[in-house]
Amino acid sequence: MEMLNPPIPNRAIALIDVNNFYVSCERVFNPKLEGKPVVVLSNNDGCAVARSNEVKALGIKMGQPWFQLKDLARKHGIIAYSSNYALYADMSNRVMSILGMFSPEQEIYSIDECFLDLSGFKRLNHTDYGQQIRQRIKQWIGLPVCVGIGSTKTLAKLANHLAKKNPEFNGVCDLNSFSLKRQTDWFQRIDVGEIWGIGRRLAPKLHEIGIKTAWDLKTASPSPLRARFSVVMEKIIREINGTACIELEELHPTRKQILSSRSFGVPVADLPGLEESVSLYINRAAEKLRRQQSIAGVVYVYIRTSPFNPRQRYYANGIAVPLSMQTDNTVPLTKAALWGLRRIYRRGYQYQKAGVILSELTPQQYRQLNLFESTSTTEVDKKSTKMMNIIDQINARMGRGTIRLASEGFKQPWKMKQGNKSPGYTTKWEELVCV
DNA sequence: ATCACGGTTTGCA
DNA sequence: CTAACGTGCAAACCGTGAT
Repeated sequence: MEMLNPPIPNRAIALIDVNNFYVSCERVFNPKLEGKPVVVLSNNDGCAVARSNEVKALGIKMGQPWFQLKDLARKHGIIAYSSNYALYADMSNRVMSILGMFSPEQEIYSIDECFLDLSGFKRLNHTDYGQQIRQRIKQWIGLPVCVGIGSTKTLAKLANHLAKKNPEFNGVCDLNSFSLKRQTDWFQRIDVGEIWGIGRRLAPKLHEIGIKTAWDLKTASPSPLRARFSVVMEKIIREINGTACIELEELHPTRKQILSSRSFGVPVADLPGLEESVSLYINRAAEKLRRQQSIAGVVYVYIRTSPFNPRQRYYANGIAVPLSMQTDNTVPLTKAALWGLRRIYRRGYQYQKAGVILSELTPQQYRQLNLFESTSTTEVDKKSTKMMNIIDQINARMGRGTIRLASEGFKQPWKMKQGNKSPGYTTKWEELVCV
């Protein structure tokens, strides 16, 4: 039977992704790390979240706890960094603003990935264009990126995976330019778990029913799989067949809930310590809340001991504290969170983590008026929003925490571990050392 | 039975 | 020296009480 080539797709979506982002950022400022095995650890120096190729080759998995790797690390001279989010965020901003020059439509998907819509550039060779992107990011920022192109976001992701894993693509893979035969050959070699949205739980389940490769999923019929799994699965199948189900989101979608949580560097047993940390997390969450111009109606606060330590009693609890009036002001949000915290706190436990969630979020302009509220109260409220915005601006310019509530404490002994953090090369003068 | 709800679990990146 | 395991989001799920 004759193999027909697919119809020329009318869309071209590119997914640009920085290789081993955090590790690559460290290497920009410390070129001696080039060619050496390097990992960057998660908050609290907990798990490996970014690995150089040398580290991946040693079989170290994403998210593996660092303490389990100490021996291996010593043996192979692995260099481990604490995560330096100020540096990575700044590098990310630089990369994204350059990438934005390559298309009028950009979705910043994560700290190191973005989609560009190239559909308008019909007369351009997209593979060449991808190479230009790579070259410019390398030259202007010093970071290595790969480019994947396809007719949907899921295909662009898959193309990016191919570009990353197979040197013959030289960092750019455009699935739109593939013949059906070539695409089939590649898809049959890709494990179904590599597809965007198929994670470590779904992949084995699909394997069980005989769907092992990207090709198997592409040619599977959507409706029974939707029944067996979910509507998300059906969308994935349609997407890898070239039907767009996931649109490019240029505006950051406003969140329905905002969470801020952190593990402690050392266990915390006393209430004041927990109060300080909860206070800080509320501050972070409230900053995010105001950035997306929302107000919150419920503050959820939770604490827990370590779930990994079998030698001590486990305790975890949380409470939802409704606010009488929705707000974005740190002061009442903190009050509510601390009130909740005192309700769930039990003495005699070694707490390992605390967190807050802001929910019942609505846009600032739809602020719900209380039945018993006078207009003057809303004026007061508007002023408080204004004041919080000014505080945000000062903190943005002078550094986080320049103005904050005293309830956050000053010594913060529970602060997370960061044993080996690199300097804030691009954001903090005082951390730069001239040699 | 069915629905709305809230809290909990699952899953992904 | 020892002990040590991230975060943020949405969707699915599930039990409950009201209708």
